[in-house]
Amino acid sequence: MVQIPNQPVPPSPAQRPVPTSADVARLAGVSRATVSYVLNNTSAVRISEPTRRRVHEAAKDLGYVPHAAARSLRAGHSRMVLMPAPAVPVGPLYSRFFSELQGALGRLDYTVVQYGSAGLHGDEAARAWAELRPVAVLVPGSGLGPQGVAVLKRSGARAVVTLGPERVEGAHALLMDHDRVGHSAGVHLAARGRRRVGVVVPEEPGLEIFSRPRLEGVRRALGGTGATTTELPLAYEEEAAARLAARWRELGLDGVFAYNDEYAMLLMRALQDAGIAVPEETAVVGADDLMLGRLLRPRLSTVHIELPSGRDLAELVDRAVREPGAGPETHEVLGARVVHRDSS
Amino acid sequence: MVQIPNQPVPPSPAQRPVPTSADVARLAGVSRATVSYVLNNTSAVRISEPTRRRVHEAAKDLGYVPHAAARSLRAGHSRMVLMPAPAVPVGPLYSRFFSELQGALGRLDYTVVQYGSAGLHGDEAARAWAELRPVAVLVPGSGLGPQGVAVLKRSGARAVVTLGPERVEGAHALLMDHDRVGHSAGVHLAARGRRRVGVVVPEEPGLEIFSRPRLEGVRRALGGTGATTTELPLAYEEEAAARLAARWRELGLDGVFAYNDEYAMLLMRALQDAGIAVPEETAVVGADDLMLGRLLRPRLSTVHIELPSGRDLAELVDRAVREPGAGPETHEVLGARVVHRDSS
DNA sequence: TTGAAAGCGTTACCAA
DNA sequence: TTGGTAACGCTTTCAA
Repeated sequence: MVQIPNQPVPPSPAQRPVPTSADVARLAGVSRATVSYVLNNTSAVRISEPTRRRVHEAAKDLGYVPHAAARSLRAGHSRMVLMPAPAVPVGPLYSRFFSELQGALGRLDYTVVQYGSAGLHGDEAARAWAELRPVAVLVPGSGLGPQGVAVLKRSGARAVVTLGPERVEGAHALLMDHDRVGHSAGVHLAARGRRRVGVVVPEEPGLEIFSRPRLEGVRRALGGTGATTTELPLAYEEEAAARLAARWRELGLDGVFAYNDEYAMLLMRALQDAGIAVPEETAVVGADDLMLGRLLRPRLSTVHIELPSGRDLAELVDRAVREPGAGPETHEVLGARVVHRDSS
Repeated sequence: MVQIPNQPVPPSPAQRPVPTSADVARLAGVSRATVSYVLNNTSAVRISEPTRRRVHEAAKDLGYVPHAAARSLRAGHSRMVLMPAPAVPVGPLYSRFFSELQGALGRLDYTVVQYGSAGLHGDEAARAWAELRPVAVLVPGSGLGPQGVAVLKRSGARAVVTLGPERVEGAHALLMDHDRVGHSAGVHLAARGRRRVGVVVPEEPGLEIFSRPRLEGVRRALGGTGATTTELPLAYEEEAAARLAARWRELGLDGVFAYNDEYAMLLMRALQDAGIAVPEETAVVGADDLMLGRLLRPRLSTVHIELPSGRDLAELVDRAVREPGAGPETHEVLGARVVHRDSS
């Protein structure tokens, strides 16, 4: 970092203590209760207009901001919905889903907070989340066990929702079974007459949650057909792809499900550079239906993935919070369908 | 969403109240103070081993989890570092930077929280953040004014750091001037002999913070050279790119800075489909140095962007928190250099 | 080694 | 219409 000469230190704000509602009350010449009434527009109590004005003015003068912790301590509950911040960079698909969710929850007057649980794992992380006493917890991926769910519920969470491959006892589940993604691709490749199918499995850590089920899905699709499935570990690097392409003929594959569109692009480029014709010699199928697939030549066939709408999930959360008695819901939310273009 | 039949409602957990340290004390047959000592490993006080065991056991039996709000209320401070959650989907570059930052802050024992300020703007958002009494606030982009900084500081934030195009009075600044990105591209294109340069400006909302300075950077680079700069609004859609490519010859451009690698890919594909030779007829330069640029043919020239290391920023935050008296630091942190490949 | 009590900032109940 | 007071869960000082 390049240091730029600093401004002169401004006349120190005297490290003056943070103003509280008591300070506002004192300045306005009223009680703390009155301050609370005025600032929260409590309808059960009528406060005279001059008093209101004095309170508001005092609050503004002092730069008073209420203390959320104190408030929720007193109230006994908060409207915080907590999600762990994703550790691995996450694609545009998930980003969009998440910001939709965040908007929808915001409209329902919840506050969404992503908690950076760097290094914490599983039920250990659950404890850290529980300390914040969120009203609901949304957990993508696997890693949260029934223990963790229990901890969260016992500490007041009225809804725990997992977004992942399997149900967890006690939690609502949005099942996102990536097996389906691989399965669609497998069915498609088989229908296109491919008999020896490779499946790219990224070597980057953190992607196993997706890549394993996708691989299994292909296997399942090809199970009865007599076609073979070959696992292809691949790092997201040009050289790795080139090495894989170099031994392609020896592998004898006539089709490949490349995990997603980005790996597909990487592999397809390497194959073409190695003189393998796509789709004639080898069909390539990606997943995620990103824009880039449409820009490749040949245009990339891909598995379009349908995530649940953020609004639906927000409503599930809201429902669960209002009626914590109801049993946990389970929804299958991952839609997968092949978009057939020119690479297969 | 497809509803799956729910399990039978489990014997309701009786909506039993959340266990407090008082409950633990009662069960262990000690006072609340002792519980606190044991669970926090307070070194100033020696507690007998049998007592410790009883307390730990009671805590585990009850599933006791301390209440973060109560704790920080009592302590008068927290170790929460707050960032607004990005509203627009953010690329892999920023994702990596952020998760590095999060890890580094975690190692310094801070808790990183991304706050979903859906809909809130500027100083209004600052108030919402201030309610959480974070010890530090990191704000990417513009939008936070001196007012907002003041609100945050008065409510106890010991460090406010902006990551954006300009300094804000009272806050530490990590200046990320995207003008530099455009400038590098402009200098490069001029050096390659291009005289009529187009600059793609995405139509997607939320990207102006980056696209405007990048455009200005190109203008600045080309200012003295007699070369022209043409603004090219472009939506991230194939049709929009095709329309732009269709009138390319009429625009008479011999070079284009395409905002970033993804827009560059979009535009380059459209140009090639329209029979415009890249780089012979028109040079194309992207930005971000993503993998995909290396996979295109011709390989995409791009502006490699260097973000500060998450560790450096974490240390800045830590320093600022420990010594809030020191004046705000300003650092230029955005490095930009052209990676020349085959498209220019 | 342990316990009693005060206090952090809020809000809600009950009196005045 | 307003104010006093208690309570939320926790930590820490002081006393025993």
